[in-house]
Amino acid sequence: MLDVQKQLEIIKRGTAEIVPEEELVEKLKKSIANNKPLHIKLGLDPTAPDIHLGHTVVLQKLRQFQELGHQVTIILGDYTGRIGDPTGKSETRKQLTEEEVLANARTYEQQIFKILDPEKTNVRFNSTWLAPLKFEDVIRLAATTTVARMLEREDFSKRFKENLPISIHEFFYPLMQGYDSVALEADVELGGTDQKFNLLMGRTLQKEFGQEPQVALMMPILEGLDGVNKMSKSLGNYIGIDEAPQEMYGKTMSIPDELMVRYFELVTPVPLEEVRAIARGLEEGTLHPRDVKMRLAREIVTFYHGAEAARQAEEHFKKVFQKRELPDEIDEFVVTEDLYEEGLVSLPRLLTKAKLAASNSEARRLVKEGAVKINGEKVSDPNLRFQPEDGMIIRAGKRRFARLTLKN
RNA sequence: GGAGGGAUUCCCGAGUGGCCAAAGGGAGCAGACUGUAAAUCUGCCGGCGAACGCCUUCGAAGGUUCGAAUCCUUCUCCCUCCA
Repeated sequence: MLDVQKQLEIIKRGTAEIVPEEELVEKLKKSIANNKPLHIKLGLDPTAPDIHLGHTVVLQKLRQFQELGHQVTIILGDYTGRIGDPTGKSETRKQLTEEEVLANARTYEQQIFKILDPEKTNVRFNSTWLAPLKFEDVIRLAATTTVARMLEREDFSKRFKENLPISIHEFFYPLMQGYDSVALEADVELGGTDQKFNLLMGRTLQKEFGQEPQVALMMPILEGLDGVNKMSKSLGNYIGIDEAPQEMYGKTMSIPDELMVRYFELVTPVPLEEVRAIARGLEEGTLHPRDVKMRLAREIVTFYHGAEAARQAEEHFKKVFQKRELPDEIDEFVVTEDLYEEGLVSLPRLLTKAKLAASNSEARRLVKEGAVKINGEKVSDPNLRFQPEDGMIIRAGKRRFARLTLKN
C-alpha cells in the first residue's frame, strides 16, 4: 500500500469536498497500519440506466480507490428507487415499479464494469436490508432526525417556501441512504456535490448506531457539451459510454476549451502530473488547445474502446472535419422504384428518405443554404430532379452522408 | 369554501376579431470564419407542394362570425390571495 500522503494526493484529485478530511487521514493511517482496506461505498439510483461521462466522475474516483487497494461496494438502490431520490427535483418523482428498477439495475451493472474492476467490486441491492425492516425500526430511524434538519436541505426548503408539495415519504430517502452506510459499515461514501445532505445523513445514522462515521467525499458535477448545464441525457449534452468511437471523439472535440482540463482531471486516467503539465502548457500558450483537445478525445475513446479504435476515430475526424473529405464508410441508401417520377428523382424527397433531412421542407432549406452536395458539387436548385447513379455521394451539411445504390 | 390570475409553435415569452404559421429572445440547423472550441456575421427555423396555394398548430370540446390564438359556453390542469 502507498503511504498516506501518496494515497491522499490521488484521492483528492478533482474532489469538490471531503468532510472531514482529517478523519480520512486517520482512516488511511489505520488502514495501512492494520493492512485492512477501507470500505468505499457508492449508491446508484437505478432510474436512468444509460451511463454517460457525467456519471463516470464518481466511478473514476472509485476506480482510483480500487487501485489503491480499497474495497468498493456499489449499492444499487432498488428499494430506494421505488421512492425516487428527491435531490435537485422541484417535483415529487414518480415511483418506479419493481420490474423497472431491476431492469435498470442490470444495465447499470454491465456499464459500471467498463470502469471498475469487477473482481474488486461488490454489488449489492439495498432491498436486502431495507425490505426486512419493521415499522418500529423505521420509526427509530425517523427519530434520529428532525423536520427542521430535513428542511435545511435546499431542494426541500425551496419547495416548502414555494408551497410545493413534499411528501412525507421523501424524507425517508436520506434516511434509507444513510442506513445503507450503517448496513455496510462504510468508511467513505462517494457522491456528487448534490448528494452532500444524504452523505452527511449517513454519518449521523452511523453515530446513532455506534459506528465510526463515514467520510463524505463529494465530486463536482460535470458540465455537458454546452459547457454550462450539467451533463444529462434529457438536455442532450452528454457523451454516453456506450457510444461509438467516432461519436465519442467528435463530441469531445465540441466541448468548450475551458472544460478541457476539468475533463482530463475528472474523466480520464491521465496521471495528475501530466494533467498539471497540460494545464500549464495551455496557460503559457506552449500547447495548442486543439491538440490538447484531440489528446483528450483520444484518451476518452481509448478508455472505452481501446487504442486502435481511438486511432481510427481520430483519423476519421481529421479526414471528415478537418480536411472535409469523405469518411471511409458511408451509409448506403437504396434508391427504390417508388422514388422515380418519369425517370427522375426529386432531391428533397431523396434527402428525406435517406434521413439526411427531417422533412422535404427542411431538405429544401438545406439546399437553399448551400449545404447539399452531390459528388462534391454544390447543388443550388432546391427542387432539383435528377438521374441518380450507382455510387453517387450525397452530402448534407458537415456530417450527414449517403451513398446511393441502385437496385432493380 | 370564497376571490382573482393563467395555459401560445422545442423552451421562455409577445399577441385580445382580419395585415398571424403567429413579435422578440434562447436552443437548434446551415453558410462564412475556424481548431466540429469561443466570439462574430448571414440565412433558416410546422407540414405538403415545382408553384399559385393547401393542410395542421395557440390547454380540450362545442358555439358566435364572411373570418377566431383573440369573443361566448362547458370542461381539464396550474398559480396567487383569503378562510
